[in-house]
Amino acid sequence: MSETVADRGKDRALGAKGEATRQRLMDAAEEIFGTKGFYHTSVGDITAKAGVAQGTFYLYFPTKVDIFRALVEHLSHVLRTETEVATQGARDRLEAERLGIDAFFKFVHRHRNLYRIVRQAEFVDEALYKWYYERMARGYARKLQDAMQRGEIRTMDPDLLAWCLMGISDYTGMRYILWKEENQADAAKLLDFLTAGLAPEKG
Amino acid sequence: MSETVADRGKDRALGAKGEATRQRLMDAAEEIFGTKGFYHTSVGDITAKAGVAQGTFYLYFPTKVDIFRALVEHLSHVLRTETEVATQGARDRLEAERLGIDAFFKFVHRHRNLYRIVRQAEFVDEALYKWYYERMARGYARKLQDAMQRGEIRTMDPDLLAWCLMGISDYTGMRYILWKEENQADAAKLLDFLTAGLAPEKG
Amino acid sequence: MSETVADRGKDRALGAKGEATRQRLMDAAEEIFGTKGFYHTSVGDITAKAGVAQGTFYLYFPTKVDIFRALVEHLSHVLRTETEVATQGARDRLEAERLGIDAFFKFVHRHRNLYRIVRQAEFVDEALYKWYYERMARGYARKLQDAMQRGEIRTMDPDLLAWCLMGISDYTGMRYILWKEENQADAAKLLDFLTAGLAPEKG
Amino acid sequence: MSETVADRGKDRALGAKGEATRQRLMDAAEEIFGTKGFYHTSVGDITAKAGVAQGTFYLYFPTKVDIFRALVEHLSHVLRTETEVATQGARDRLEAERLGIDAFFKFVHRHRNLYRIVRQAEFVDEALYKWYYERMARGYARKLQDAMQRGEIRTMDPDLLAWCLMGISDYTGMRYILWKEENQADAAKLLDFLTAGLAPEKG
DNA sequence: CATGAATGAGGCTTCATTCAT
DNA sequence: GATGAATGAAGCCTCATTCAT
Repeated sequence: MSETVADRGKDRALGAKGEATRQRLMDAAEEIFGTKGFYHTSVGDITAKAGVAQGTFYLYFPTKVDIFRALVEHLSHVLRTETEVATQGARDRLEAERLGIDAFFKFVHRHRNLYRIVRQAEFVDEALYKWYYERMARGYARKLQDAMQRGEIRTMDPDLLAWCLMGISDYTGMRYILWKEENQADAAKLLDFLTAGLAPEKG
Repeated sequence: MSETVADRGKDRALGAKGEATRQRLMDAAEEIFGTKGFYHTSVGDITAKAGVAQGTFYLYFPTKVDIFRALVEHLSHVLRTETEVATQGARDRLEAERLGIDAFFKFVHRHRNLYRIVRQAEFVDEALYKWYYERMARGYARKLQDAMQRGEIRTMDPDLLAWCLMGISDYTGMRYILWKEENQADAAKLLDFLTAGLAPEKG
Repeated sequence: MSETVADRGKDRALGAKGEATRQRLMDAAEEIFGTKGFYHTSVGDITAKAGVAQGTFYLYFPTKVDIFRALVEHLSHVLRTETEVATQGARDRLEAERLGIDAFFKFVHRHRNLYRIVRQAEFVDEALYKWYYERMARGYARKLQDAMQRGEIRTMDPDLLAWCLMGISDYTGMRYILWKEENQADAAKLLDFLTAGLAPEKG
Repeated sequence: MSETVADRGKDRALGAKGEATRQRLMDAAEEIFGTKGFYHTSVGDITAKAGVAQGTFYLYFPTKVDIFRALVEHLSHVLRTETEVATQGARDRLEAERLGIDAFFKFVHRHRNLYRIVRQAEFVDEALYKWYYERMARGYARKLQDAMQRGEIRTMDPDLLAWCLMGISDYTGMRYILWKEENQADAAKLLDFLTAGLAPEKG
């Protein structure tokens, strides 16, 4: 009785070889989910691209949805980390926003597949989808609130502001990076708007 | 050995009875696609809810994707019309924005299912998805540009601005209407941000 | 109670209009069965080509197989009649054969669809298929037997001979008329073989 | 949104078990196609008779048509091989004909299902159908031509002759073996006709 | 004599998952 | 750790046929 059904595909400790295989599956899934979409991707597609047998998949993930979740969690982690790093040295919030947006655009450009994955989560695992956005919004709002207290930006509802900024990044990222294949949207122009709003210049 | 299909569910002229059946199918699909998502909805689900036999579906739509398309096109039409009407009497662009956002929130509140449908299009019919957003952005940008020329709002890239505003509406609509079930997000607060931007109040 | 189910699609007497509709259905079926094959043809295809509503079909034929049968019977009649006429003036059997083969080729050329229809009968209605060939063979054999008695051709098993000649016509018709689109296979060369057989010329 | 198919039932290398399953499917298909015909046979019929689940079918053949093709190709191979072997020792073409016809009749008797399969190809896969007959005719004609050059049979169009002889075999095979269930049509009588033709004995 | 909307059974195919080796 | 053959449920779609008008 080498192994019971119960612990299959769970987070057992993996040896080096196992870890490598798991990574190959993740990479394959990232590419195919990002390209064709979750529902047009079969487990067989993933294993084929990863170069392993179908059965192998279930040694690492209990179901197809689980690898998707792992990917979203990974994305969440990577994106927050990269943003963190990019905005580290910012003098104030406005500069942090510019750096953050820049970093986001670069991320989308480099990881277009990963980026496209969350967008599908709404109809794959809605709880995960909300988790992703709310976690991101929470961290974002906190930073904005701090900046407000430091007087770096106008005082307003930090939560609402976080969602607005996320919406802006997402839509412009989609439009200018994903679709236009411009590797760099003009973050400066964006910042103008963010800074000054719609109101016409006085005088 | 070409197809066999005599005249499948395309735009035949429909009698009153046919039109009613088609509408029942559309209504059913709207609800179920919006609730469970396109890929978790079977044609059988739709016809069951519509109260017709499965085969009847194909009298009105050639494939499952086609009813989805029809729904998106319908949504596009309704939403643009409602916004148009809502902003008709606006004195200037800023007021139009407030009225438009308000109308959008109301729309999402009343038609949450319809609203959730476009969001799936990215992985059902990407061309349609782009069509939807680009058409909307184009119209929006045109209005913004006019307003810039009239001096009602700051001069900037109207296209970029349109996408920003769409992102804001979409994300706040999702967050405050769809998820929070608040039937009215605070459009006024949103407008503050839009009007004045992030920059701290002078003085 | 205008009409019971029982007599639907039966050989009721038809008025002129009805007769015309029935003929249109037959013509349409002949073309489509001949082109795409019985199993790739839907009743809807037939009615569409005939320009009538689907339901109308069942006013004239009880099932889809029935119109196929009607077509085969029609073909049987026409072909035997044409052969009859063509061979009328033949001086002897050899001449009759030549004229008959000629007529057959012309028939195939003119009615390629009709010709292709019997060939499908084997797997649509096997009894009909056998009926068709056996009826044809019987008539043919009788004529051959008479000719043997008159000393016009060698004496042998007339039945076997009939099947051989039918096989020859069918295969050469298929090869030279149906596929090569030659409107006239060389019946003369065929006759040489039929007359003298394989045996090398003496001397 | 391209296909999802990872590696469907194509010519993978098969282990012994796989090979056995594939063969069981072929055998089952041969019998049922031969009996009920391609269009009255469902994939479920085949798998049921083979004793495997429906899904298993698609591990070995991409579509229902493909197993049909495989069968025809198999038939083509077997029949040509058997004929080859049977006519090996023939002294001249006339003897080869007799031996060949004999072998053909035996083949039909033993493999009636296989034999009935090609006949359906005309309306399942017409290209395959032509391929089958033209390949056979080509090989046949070459042999006949050689025999003519050696003076063993009369000189005439070898292609035309090949088709005549194929027609004769097919029709008599159908009539005497398939329908009459005679396990041996009288190949000798047939040969008489082939040898001497229709012309009455001189003198 | 004709229409066309409706039916529902049935077929092909896909695919997540299991399991013996 | 890995394989790949097998499963069977489920989904999309077609089509012969019926029936109310």
